[in-house]
Amino acid sequence: MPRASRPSKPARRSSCPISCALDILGDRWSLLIVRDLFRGLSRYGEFAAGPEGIPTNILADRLVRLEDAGILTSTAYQQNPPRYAYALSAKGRALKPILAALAGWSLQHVPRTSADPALQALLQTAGAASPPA
Amino acid sequence: MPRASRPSKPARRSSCPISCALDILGDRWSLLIVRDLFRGLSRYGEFAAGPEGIPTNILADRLVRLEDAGILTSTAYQQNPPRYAYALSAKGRALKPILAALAGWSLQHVPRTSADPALQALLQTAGAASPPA
DNA sequence: CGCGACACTTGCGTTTTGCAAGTGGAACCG
DNA sequence: CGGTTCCACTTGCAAAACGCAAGTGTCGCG
Repeated sequence: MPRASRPSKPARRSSCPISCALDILGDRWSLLIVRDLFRGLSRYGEFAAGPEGIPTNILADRLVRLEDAGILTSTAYQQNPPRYAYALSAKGRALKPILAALAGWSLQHVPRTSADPALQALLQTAGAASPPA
Repeated sequence: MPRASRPSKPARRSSCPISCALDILGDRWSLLIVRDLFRGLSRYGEFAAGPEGIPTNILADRLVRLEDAGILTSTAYQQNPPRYAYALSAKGRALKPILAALAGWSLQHVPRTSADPALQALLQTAGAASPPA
């Protein structure tokens, strides 16, 4: 059974919006997948080939979790064997200010960080929260 | 030896600013401590008493890590036994837009989240990112 | 001296991570 | 038509991180 969604809910720690956001996104990989989706990547192999080298079992797990959270959607681009392309939902596109804030902070305060042209272009358009669909 | 700093560096995954930010902040607790510091809390017991219930060993570990990362500073407010008050550095205060973006996203997209008055006041003074009109 | 508060530290079982290797089906090659 | 490659995962397993609970040391108070 591919694309398996879990029925269980991990239960939130509090109703604080920051805590709830971290319950969903608070790990070292989830937002990197979101970043790659913003850059136009859409397939498993593309995420796995990124410079950070995400382990493939973690990648598969995070794709399921992010889909469960409504942040991305998967659509089959071929039937046999089933293969999926991933894309951000509106909820996922709304994460752009978070990525922009993280990137801005690192560029200012963490030595030896640099945004490649594709990321710079993404951050340029971060101010507006409602891009044309 | 209290306030022990570690000499070892975990090594960053890439030079991407988002990846580097997550190397430092990419877990479920670090930014909650930063949030509490923004709210004016400064002592170990105050952090431990928060609604999320951070385990005390994790709290102690994160305080050391955040200090190592230059995000917070600890100053002794009594000598024997040594007791420390924690405060954000400039680097830590620069994290406010990240907290604001996380909170804004949750309030809009995660059901049953609510910012208490203290957090609302904090988000009011955020650089300029989230209020969606 | 006993007691509680504060700020941690330690033990230990559970969960998550991450490396590596394996699996299954289509496609290409000869 | 067998063999190899590619793609997208899945599985095994050891190491690390997590989280609960209990313990430690110091001080202040009665």
